[in-house]
Amino acid sequence: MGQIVRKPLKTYHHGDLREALIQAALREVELGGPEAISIKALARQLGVSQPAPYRHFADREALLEAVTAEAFRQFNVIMREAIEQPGKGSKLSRFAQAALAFGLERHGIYRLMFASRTMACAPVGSELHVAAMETLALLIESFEAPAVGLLRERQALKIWAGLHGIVMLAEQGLLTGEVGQISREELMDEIVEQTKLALTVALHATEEKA
Amino acid sequence: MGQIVRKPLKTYHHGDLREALIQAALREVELGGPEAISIKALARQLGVSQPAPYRHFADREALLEAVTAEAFRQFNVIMREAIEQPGKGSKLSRFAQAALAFGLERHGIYRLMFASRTMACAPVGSELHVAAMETLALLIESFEAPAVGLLRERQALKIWAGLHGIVMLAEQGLLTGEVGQISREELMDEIVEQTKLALTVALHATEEKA
DNA sequence: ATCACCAAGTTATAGTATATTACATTATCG
DNA sequence: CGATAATGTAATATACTATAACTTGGTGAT
Repeated sequence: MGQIVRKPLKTYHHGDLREALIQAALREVELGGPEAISIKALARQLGVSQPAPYRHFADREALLEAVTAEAFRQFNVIMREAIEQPGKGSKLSRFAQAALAFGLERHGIYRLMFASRTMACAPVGSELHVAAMETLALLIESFEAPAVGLLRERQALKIWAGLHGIVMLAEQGLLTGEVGQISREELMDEIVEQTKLALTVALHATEEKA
Repeated sequence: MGQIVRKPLKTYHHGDLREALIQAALREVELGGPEAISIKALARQLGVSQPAPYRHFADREALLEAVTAEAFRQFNVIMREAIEQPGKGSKLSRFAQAALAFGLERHGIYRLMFASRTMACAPVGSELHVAAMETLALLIESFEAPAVGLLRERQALKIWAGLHGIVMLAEQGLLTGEVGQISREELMDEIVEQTKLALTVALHATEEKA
């Protein structure tokens, strides 16, 4: 039976080269990080001429931006699931652990989102920066303690920093202690717990003033 | 009066091209990070032919390794000074603040040391990895509390991660909260303080068992 | 229906970077 | 003083980004 193989959205010659480029680039980034994507190599991989991608992206950087946006979309979905699906530990702990796992397992993508020139160049109001701030908003949201805005945000930033530090240092081979191995997951949870503690202490201090 | 302009260590044609390359590269890295250094550009800058640097370094990566080693030498001196010279706050706090300042002000160099392919590829026993572990040893050393080995190391790694996270996120423009600005220096100190607290709590728990 | 138009793709080419090979130069030592 | 090895150069191969000029094929107005 001639199965109907339909190339989805066959708009033109290739059939949505733009989307194909993004997907292929995502695969490359997953393996080798942001610097692994090469317009030339992607074109070869997809069977088009080298300049073809430039019909869809002004330059390499523009492609990276699109890929980063897609990565954030996927990442934020995963983070939201981690918060909402009940599981081990607090919401905050689940968020932290899920992000840690993502950062270690899919480090190429993680770096694209949180440690790339692309993101560093994204201005404050841009799509990319907003996407990153949504992630931070999820983290803040997952604090269950009844904390006020700025105080809660402060704690969130500490966890945000600790998380990012663990992921990046681990991948650099710099999270190895001298005395003995310490699990990165445990380290992450300790940071979460001690920050929660700091929050309650700070709340008490505020109460006593009142 | 014909002043004696002596090019120091004029060993050959150029006069220590190797050292000149490292110094020039350090300047470039300071401005644009690891990816800013180009063998070709350096050669042009120093007035030698493009292949000349290859007499001293097998490839670009080898040059980067040498530059990174030099950077660590300088950095570790600064960190030791921060610990030993009495000043504001505890040794630990002074270490953290000094490292934070370095990471923000000389971010290109910082990235070379703590967030580059070069370091990621450095095997555990290598000169570079050892240099990085010396930095960590300084951090551990600056804990003044009477803490046992593994427990102290755990806390050190948390501060290490928090510090690295702050530096990297700040430079990515991702340490901006929604509600209001929070000083990175304050955030760092909070992490130091809450970790110290966690350490004393953990020590008490150990005592009670005994 | 057809034709003008435009989106998407191609070939050719310029420019820049890493790196190698073969050759030239110069310091140093026996 | 001459052999030799260290150091530098010229020429070249390869890979990548990017642009210009040209071609192809789908779409919509008449």
